[in-house]
Amino acid sequence: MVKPPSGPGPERPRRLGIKEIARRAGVAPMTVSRALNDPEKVSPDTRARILELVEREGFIPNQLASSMRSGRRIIGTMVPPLINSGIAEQVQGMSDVCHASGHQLLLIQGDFTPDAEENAIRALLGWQPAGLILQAFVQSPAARQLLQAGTAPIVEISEVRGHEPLDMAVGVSNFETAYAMTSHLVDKGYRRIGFVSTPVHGNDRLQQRRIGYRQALLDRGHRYEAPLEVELPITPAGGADAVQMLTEIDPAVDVIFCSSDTLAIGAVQECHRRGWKIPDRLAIAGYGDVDLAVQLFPALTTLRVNRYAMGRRAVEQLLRRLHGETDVPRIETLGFEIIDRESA
Amino acid sequence: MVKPPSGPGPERPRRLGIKEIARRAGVAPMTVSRALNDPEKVSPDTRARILELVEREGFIPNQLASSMRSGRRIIGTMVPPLINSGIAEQVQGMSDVCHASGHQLLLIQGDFTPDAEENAIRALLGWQPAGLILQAFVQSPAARQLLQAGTAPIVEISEVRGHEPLDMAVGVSNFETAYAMTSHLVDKGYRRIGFVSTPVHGNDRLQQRRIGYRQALLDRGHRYEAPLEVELPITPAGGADAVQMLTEIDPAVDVIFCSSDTLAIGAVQECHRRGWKIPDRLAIAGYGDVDLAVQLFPALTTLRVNRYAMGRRAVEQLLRRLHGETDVPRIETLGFEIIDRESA
DNA sequence: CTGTTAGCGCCTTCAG
DNA sequence: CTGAAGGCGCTAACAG
Repeated sequence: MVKPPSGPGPERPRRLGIKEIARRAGVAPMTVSRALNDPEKVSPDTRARILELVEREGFIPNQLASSMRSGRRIIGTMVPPLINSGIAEQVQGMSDVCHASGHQLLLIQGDFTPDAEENAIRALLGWQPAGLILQAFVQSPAARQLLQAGTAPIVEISEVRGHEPLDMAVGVSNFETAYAMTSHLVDKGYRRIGFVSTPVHGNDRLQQRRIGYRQALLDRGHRYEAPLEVELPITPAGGADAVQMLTEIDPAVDVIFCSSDTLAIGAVQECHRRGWKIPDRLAIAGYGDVDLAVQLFPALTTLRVNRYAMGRRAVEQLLRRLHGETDVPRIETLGFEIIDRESA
Repeated sequence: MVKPPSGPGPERPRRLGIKEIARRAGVAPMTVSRALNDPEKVSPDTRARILELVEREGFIPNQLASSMRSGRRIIGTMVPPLINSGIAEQVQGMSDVCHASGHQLLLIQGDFTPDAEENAIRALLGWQPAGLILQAFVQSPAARQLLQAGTAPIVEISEVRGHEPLDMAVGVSNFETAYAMTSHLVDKGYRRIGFVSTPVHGNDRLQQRRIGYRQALLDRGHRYEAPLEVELPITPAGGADAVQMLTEIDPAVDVIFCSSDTLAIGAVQECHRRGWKIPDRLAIAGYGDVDLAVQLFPALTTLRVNRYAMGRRAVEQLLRRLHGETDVPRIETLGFEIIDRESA
């Protein structure tokens, strides 16, 4: 963080304000404000005169000033890197609801260390957001404190199981999803089910997925000598490596459950490269149902959670709270769906 | 767009402000402000006292008020849907530079009709942005006018060829990139080179790619009876359809140049599905070098433009202008690279 | 229906 | 080095 930008700058030709519009329309500034925000409270012809002027001059109210005096209208969000994940869809969902409700989305993204995270939250809070949506894991206690001291409602998009939200939460139970997929694979007759995820350390979603996977195996009476689990970066290359590593651990592994489609796609490519038939020689299951999943050869068996809906829902929760609804559920669990295709 | 949010709301426990900090520190508000923004101008011990208090109370300056009085520190951006494209990387690049320079990114995204576009620009402008970055095509004349009337510098991330930017532009020449790839394919000995793109109407980048493709063929003396061109949605399914359609137009087509990796990946899958060897039976080339390209089987021959860098550069241009540099180039053309892998 | 007053929280400017 | 005054542009609250 460098020090804030330049000073007041040279006297740029200031865009004209409400006062000037008022003067030209021969009314008080307040009347212009009303014509814009509360048109019924102004007589039709004054209103017409004002709006015509506004239109002609291209007047755009200063939201900074407006938010200061009346309601806040920024919704701040902190997200992990947009690249390579369903995050983009979530942001899209958030964005859509925000705009439909007259809010603006202020976005902070990055790969957060606890320190950077605290800064990000500080930055967000400085803009007096009406609400906050956090999609990154809040780790630092300082950040937590900052958030709790604040007045803005907060929605975390997160694992909903075993996580006490700061305020509200929207998400799926990653435990359940992974449990369901693993059971599904067992039911399809697979005997040696491998599991890949990114490093789960400090990421409760992935942790829950792994626990769900393990629990499902346990419940179905599967027990392996060596755990068929690896941790790899969430890239196609990671998926390819998973094939390598898991077949080394146990050559008899017959399906790999990848905790992300990205991994799964990489794994599928690796099989092609080896000339392995999918799902006969090795089956692959993913998580996420990205666009490509259905088009992949062979089409990817995966698990769909509606990320776009999650983004929407998050903002909607915020809005309900802002509108003063009192019965807004603290935790909103969204559904999921196993998409059984060809790869497993 | 619904009418703006709720009123002032109930009297929430207002986060304490600079005045309160000042009172507790036994100084004037101004001194607190200085301690925060211009520490050298305050005596070491007053400063220490103030900062300690700020820290302890979790005071966060109100950026709204601050931006109003002094410099603007929002950078507004309008982007097409983040889903399914390199846009996310661009946003990441923008975001990174913004935060490093103490700015905030205000994001508006959507699938823009001219009307929605105008609204989006209005919305952005209302926040008094220090600068604007536009990645969507500005179509409506009203929007153009709004932008030109404003005082904020503007960077368009766009096609750089044959496009007169509103203010500044950063981008690649899509003509050159497509020309280069097409030539490359000719040089590799392909004789019947098909081309897929999304509907080019109103999208000058795609238009330029197609023109580049055509020009390269012309320059190399390739002439086809029926044009080997199709327009399809930029999805994997579109890529699959392209294989279908182009081989119908001309069964002898030996390579398909896809104007996006997404299309290319879909095309590759379709070949697998048909049991066609790539590149022997049909070769595929992409555009973009997404993550998966290198991992795909067979690895995708494609063209790399550094979208992250584009995002960074866009903000950097803005900042240079804001810092008063006068020799900022109007158009910044970034390079590209043909990545020759296995698929073509 | 319209206008006046006052002030959101901060910072520029000018005076100690 | 520190403080007081005043205002950025807008709108709540209260007159008229």
